[in-house]
Amino acid sequence: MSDNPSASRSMTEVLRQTEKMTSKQIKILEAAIELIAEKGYSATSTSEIAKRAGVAEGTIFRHYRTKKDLLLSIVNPVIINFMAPVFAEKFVDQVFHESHTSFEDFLYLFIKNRFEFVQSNVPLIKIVIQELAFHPEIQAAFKKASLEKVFPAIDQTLNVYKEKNQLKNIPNDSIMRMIAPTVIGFLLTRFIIQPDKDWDDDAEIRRTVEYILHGVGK
Amino acid sequence: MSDNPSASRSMTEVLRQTEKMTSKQIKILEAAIELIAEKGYSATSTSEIAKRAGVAEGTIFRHYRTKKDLLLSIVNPVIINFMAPVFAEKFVDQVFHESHTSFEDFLYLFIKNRFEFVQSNVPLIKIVIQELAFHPEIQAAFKKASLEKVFPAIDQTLNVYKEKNQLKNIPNDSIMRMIAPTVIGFLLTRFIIQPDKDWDDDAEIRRTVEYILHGVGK
Amino acid sequence: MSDNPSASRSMTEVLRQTEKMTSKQIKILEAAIELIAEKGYSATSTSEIAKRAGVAEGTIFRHYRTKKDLLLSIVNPVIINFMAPVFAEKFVDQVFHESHTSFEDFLYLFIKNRFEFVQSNVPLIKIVIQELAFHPEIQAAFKKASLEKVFPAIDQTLNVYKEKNQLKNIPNDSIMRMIAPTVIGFLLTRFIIQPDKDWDDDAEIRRTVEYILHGVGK
Amino acid sequence: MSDNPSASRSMTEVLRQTEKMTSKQIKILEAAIELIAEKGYSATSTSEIAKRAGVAEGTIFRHYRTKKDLLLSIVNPVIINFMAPVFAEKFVDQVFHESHTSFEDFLYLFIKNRFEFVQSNVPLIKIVIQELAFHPEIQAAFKKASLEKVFPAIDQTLNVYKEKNQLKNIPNDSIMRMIAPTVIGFLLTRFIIQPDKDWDDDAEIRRTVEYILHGVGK
DNA sequence: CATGAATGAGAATTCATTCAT
DNA sequence: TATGAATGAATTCTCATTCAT
Repeated sequence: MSDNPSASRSMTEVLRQTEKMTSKQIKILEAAIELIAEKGYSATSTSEIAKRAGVAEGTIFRHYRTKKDLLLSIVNPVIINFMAPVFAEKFVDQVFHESHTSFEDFLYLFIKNRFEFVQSNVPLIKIVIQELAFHPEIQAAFKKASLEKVFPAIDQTLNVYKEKNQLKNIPNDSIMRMIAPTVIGFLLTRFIIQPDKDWDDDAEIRRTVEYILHGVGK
Repeated sequence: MSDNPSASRSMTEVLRQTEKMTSKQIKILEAAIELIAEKGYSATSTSEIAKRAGVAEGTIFRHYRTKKDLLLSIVNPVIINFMAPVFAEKFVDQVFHESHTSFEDFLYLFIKNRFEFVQSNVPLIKIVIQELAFHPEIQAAFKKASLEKVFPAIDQTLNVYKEKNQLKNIPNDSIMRMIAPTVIGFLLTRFIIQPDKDWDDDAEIRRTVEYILHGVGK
Repeated sequence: MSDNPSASRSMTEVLRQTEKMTSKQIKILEAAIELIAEKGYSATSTSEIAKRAGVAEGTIFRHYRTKKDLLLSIVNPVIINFMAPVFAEKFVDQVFHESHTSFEDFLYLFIKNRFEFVQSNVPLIKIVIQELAFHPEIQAAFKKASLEKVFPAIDQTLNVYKEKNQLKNIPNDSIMRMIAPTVIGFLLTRFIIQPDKDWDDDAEIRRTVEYILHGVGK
Repeated sequence: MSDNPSASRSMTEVLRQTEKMTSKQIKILEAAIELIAEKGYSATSTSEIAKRAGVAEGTIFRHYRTKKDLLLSIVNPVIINFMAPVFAEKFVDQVFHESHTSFEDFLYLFIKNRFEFVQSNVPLIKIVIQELAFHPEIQAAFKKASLEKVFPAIDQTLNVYKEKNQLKNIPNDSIMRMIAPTVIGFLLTRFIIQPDKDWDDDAEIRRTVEYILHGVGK
């Protein structure tokens, strides 16, 4: 849909942090992602990962000190990429400098952008959601990214549109608490709960924007 | 808040299906719920449950053939109670026979009712959410309850208010796809993500209703 | 040789601390002692111990939380029994109340007593000696037993014989530093270094006493 | 204390057998000695050794076919140097040709000489002592050195002093069995058991000689 | 000569489950 | 009904060793 690089980054791209990654290491990551997304971290054994990756079990532990290290090396980049770069660079430029953009346009672009990110990273997103509940490290990373990157950027954005008189005068955090579940709920339904349904994605995004702006009441 | 019995049922009440339950069995259930809610099913060992329940390991398997049986005996009643009885009895009567009730009132009552159920069953809800992803049995139970109980009832309800001209003319399943994340998102934020925040619950519910009806746009 | 109960206590008796010990637990201890004495703690695997004991590997960990726990449960009683009860009860009575006993007699009785203890506990002694170097816990137990039980008792004893003018006027700790290696060296040579030699034990003890008292010089 | 070259040889000197040793190889040896002395051979891993030596794991196996080879390449020279050269060259000359030397003088020189060797090689000595119990190869090397080098030399020496009427008429092997633990016990106490104590080394050696000659009795 | 990724056997430990009491 | 000792399969992780570079 969009060619925004931060959104369409492939899964391996999202995870590759160091330049040096042997082919085995990549296979380990891929196998781990598949299995953990499917069965959960606790229910996935390192021997299973090794088997699917086609490596010896010991090889996993040469690259990741512990099984948890492996999980975090998957989860942390996803959090950073899901939350941080949304508003980076061009995207923010668009919103702030193209003054003619309406909140409706902004919402549409925003959701579309995150839509594409989720679309290319379904298993990673699944893992983050599922393990968030159990690992304080992940919660902390999530919190940090939220507080430092997402909230300030959104806050600023909402203020812009409040000044333009395009938003009700509700506290920003209340607005976010309303919009967030709507957007996240849409993405979850689209990609995780009912991925096989025959969706008209663009229409669905527009409908979501409309709902956020005007609700379902007459 | 309300005295609707289906909402304020206590956790043990939700789970007690047969009349006969020894005190040990109750302790096992309580320990299992605490631990599984906290660490997840896979990461919780039967020996841990036994220790916290103050019973011998063998005792667990006297009451539940397998560890998974124990999980299902926790999860199934929750699903049935969360989804089914919402619209049962008096509640439905109210909606359908007290013709003066507006959709706004209905939404308010509905959310308040589910609010109270979640409030008295946080750990159970946590478990269902977390394990839903991994156990086909749970997914099936959830789907069944949704299709047989929830969707038809809501469908009927929405039609009533469409006829009363209180709702936009959007397909019912689209409406549900919008409302559901909003309500669920609100309850999750309230009880699981930020349970310790100082909430003004009634105001929050009203704000949610307002959002569902009219969005955040001006 | 002597019927002093503290000396002739059997190995299992030395280790049995709680009343309840299943036959499997005893077999585990026996197997562990044999193997650790032979190959050392680090080089002995729990699977080996289980195999020799004829139990499942898991059974070991039902009785001892960790492999190290197993080691300590072997080593600690040996230290306590080797060091503490030497001078207990009757033995001390003999030395202090039978005023006619010479230092020579005392030494003879003392060495004979420890001789018998070592004789009935060769593998246990081996283990303690070998592992002492690597485990701070064992070193601490050893130090504690030495400082609290052995040194004071010996100190008192030496003073008695100094008063009787049977000992040179050398500081007690110097005397101990001389005698200890002689006695320990004798026992080690006899039971561990050259156990298969055809020893005349009584003669050897007497020769040791003679050496301690008068050396090899003319 | 003395400048006898066999005694004061440095650790690396003791080990260097071939002329060619790369700096990496020396670092490997040093690391291995430190770690094995501290934790024992079994409990020390080659990866640990590699890390401390600052080399790759593979490098160890380029120089030593197996981990055991590495151990033996440490232990064997120590045995040879501890036992053999004592009586070599000048030292033996002194004893045998300087006829005026008393047994007391001989003992003093002997202990002082071994004292210095141990002093410069504490970790090596530790390793030999600890591993002697578990490795037949080491036991064999030890036995061989004892039987071929030490015993004959000492035997000869004792005979000399027996002829000089400076020794009691006890069988030589009994004499050795008495003296050995005394000397070894002294060195162990001095360097391994209580290395941090504030020792008056010369006084201690003289006291040991006196004890060997005349015991502690009056 | 040196590296370090890769291995697979084996280490300690945990686990769900069984069963005699 | 309840116990808890026993199991053996599985789990995470370590290790000595190999080998292509």
